[in-house]
Amino acid sequence: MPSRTDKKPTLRTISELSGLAVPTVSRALNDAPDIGQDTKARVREIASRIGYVPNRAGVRLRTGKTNVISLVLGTDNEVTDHTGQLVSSIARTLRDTRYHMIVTPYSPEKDPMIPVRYIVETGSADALILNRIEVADPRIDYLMKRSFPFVTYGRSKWREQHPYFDFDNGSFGRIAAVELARRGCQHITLLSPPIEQNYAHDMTFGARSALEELGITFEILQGISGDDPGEEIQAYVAQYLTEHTQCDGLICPSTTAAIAAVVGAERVNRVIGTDLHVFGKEAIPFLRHFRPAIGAAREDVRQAGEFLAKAAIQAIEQPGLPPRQNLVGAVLED
Amino acid sequence: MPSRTDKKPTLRTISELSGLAVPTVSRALNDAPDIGQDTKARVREIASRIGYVPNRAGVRLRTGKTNVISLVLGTDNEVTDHTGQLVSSIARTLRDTRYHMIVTPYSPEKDPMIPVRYIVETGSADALILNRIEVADPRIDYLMKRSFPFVTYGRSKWREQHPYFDFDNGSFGRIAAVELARRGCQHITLLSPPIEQNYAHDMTFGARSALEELGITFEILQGISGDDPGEEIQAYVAQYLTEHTQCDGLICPSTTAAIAAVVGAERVNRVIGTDLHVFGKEAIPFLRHFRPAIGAAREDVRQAGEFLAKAAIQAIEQPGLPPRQNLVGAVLED
DNA sequence: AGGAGAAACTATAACGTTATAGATTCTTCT
DNA sequence: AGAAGAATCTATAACGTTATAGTTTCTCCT
Repeated sequence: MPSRTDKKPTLRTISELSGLAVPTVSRALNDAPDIGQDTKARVREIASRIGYVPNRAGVRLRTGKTNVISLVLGTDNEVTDHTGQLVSSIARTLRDTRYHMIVTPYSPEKDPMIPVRYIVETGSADALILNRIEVADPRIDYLMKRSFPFVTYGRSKWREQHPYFDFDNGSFGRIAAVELARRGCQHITLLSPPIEQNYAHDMTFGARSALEELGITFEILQGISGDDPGEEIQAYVAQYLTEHTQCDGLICPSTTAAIAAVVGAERVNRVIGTDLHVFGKEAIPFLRHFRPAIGAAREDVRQAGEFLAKAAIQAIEQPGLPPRQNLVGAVLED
Repeated sequence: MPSRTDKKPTLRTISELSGLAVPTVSRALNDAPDIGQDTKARVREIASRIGYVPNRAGVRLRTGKTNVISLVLGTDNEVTDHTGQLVSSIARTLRDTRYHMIVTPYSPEKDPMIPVRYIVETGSADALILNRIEVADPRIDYLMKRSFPFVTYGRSKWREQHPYFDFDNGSFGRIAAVELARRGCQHITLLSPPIEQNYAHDMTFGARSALEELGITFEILQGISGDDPGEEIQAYVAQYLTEHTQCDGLICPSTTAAIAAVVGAERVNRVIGTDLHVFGKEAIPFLRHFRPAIGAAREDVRQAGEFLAKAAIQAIEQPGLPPRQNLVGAVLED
């Protein structure tokens, strides 16, 4: 329990306790060059003794620094598999920093610019973490033009110029294709991520080029994406497989999509691992429990969250440095 | 683009534009009784025309109100199934309010009081949303004693006195027991949630009392809980089933636990739906895709998030009202 | 006419922090 | 000895908001 007054200690408390002026205390705690070493030590001792913590509102009002990093989250139909892991790994990485994480939601079918503009214009965060990146994502363009710090989970066409973390969906596509080919598939189909999003192209390119080399037929499902509701994917895949009996391999961009696809395939009596081979992506090792024959590569979302948080801090505190980037290759499970 | 100065508009901007004093503008926007109707209208018109948004730091510094609600999230080994849904539904509910959501993580194996004390002592939120509630949760005791607004996802022994949302795990236990009995089980075992948490007792009680009525053997797995890592559950269940060949029904408190249990059971050659019946809980309808024979009840996490957010706001803005509470019964799927 | 009281505004100060300019003391150099 | 300069501190003001205590103007009553 605090000794002095029962109020929260402020710079003023330390000022009275030490006999120094308030600005001196402030500068001492911020390690300013014009404060004596012994003074700094004394002030710091008092501060930690009485449990002084800077008032965020005071700092924010005076400096404009919010000490907040905002995770901008699309929340339409179903939240993607890994949202929970992403949120918690970012929050955990920020725990021992001065930064708080706020979650700013938006409906992607409305205007994705709204939350971004809101945060920039009201100055309610020091940096943004963006998800579901499009090739020419207008949010990135907007933020770069204003040099507002941000990091993306996924790359854009301006990938050289901004910090990002990305899972290498090109290598995922390649690995999936090669693995399905190894299992004897001759007609491989891709359930693509939403084509607006950048990683759809990486994945498509990876799979296509690998299969061209191998001389295997490659097709992409039209009018459906891995982010669509499970029921729609089930119905679509069931229909597709009855019309395309030669299709013997299916690449899926997420766990939920792979499950839905398998359910659809089994509805039209395809046997996974025999009639039809399926390859998916997952954040936790699960698909082979679901159906042992499913192949999969792992995307480490916790690593992503940790990197994104650190990159955001760097973007805020060292805007001069080259953007921090990380592209993690896909690895076949087992 | 703003017309006046390129700076962000403040009360001062409106003051200059209208010729009124800054406090008058403030009071007009806050609908104070001593401001004329026409003045209020004029001020509001100017405010919306120039896109005035109150500066959060200014309000927070002056009033102490943060306009922040903090979700306190345990982030140990694996994040539970529904974290993503919970986060996004809370954030979405808060989107059209003045409140921001910040995520405060902690390691449950360390001291769960740390984040709570931090937020209360530094005043960095107006209300808390707590998860993983214990029967005599010290966080609840602490917050009630200080009359700091909060809501819990789960009940405590002080359930009468604080707002909560809870899935009725008693009815879940009962429904699971009855359903497994209907399928012919004679020896039913429960993989319990962590016994520290309140809902473990509800679930246990529900299952136990239903099975006593039916005269069916009931047992609880010792030394393991549904929150333990999947591999441990797998190993434990496999071992248990070899030692307890008579066990023919298994109740699991979550999706991941049910999956792990099934994997463990199949490892020792139990056939789900024949040798062993399994009942689980899930946030999205999935388990019966995994193994069609699994029975399940649904827990609607989006509903929880929405309620928790609204209850938090009420706890802040109308502390006099009786605590907002919601207990949602379990419903058998299909 | 004088005063009470209501209505509608303004002046001042304060929340906690830090940037800026200025003050004081002490060295050091010529 | 006197000046220049370094080292270390203080005074003031400002960020945007709102609570509190005025002030002014007008109406109404006797």
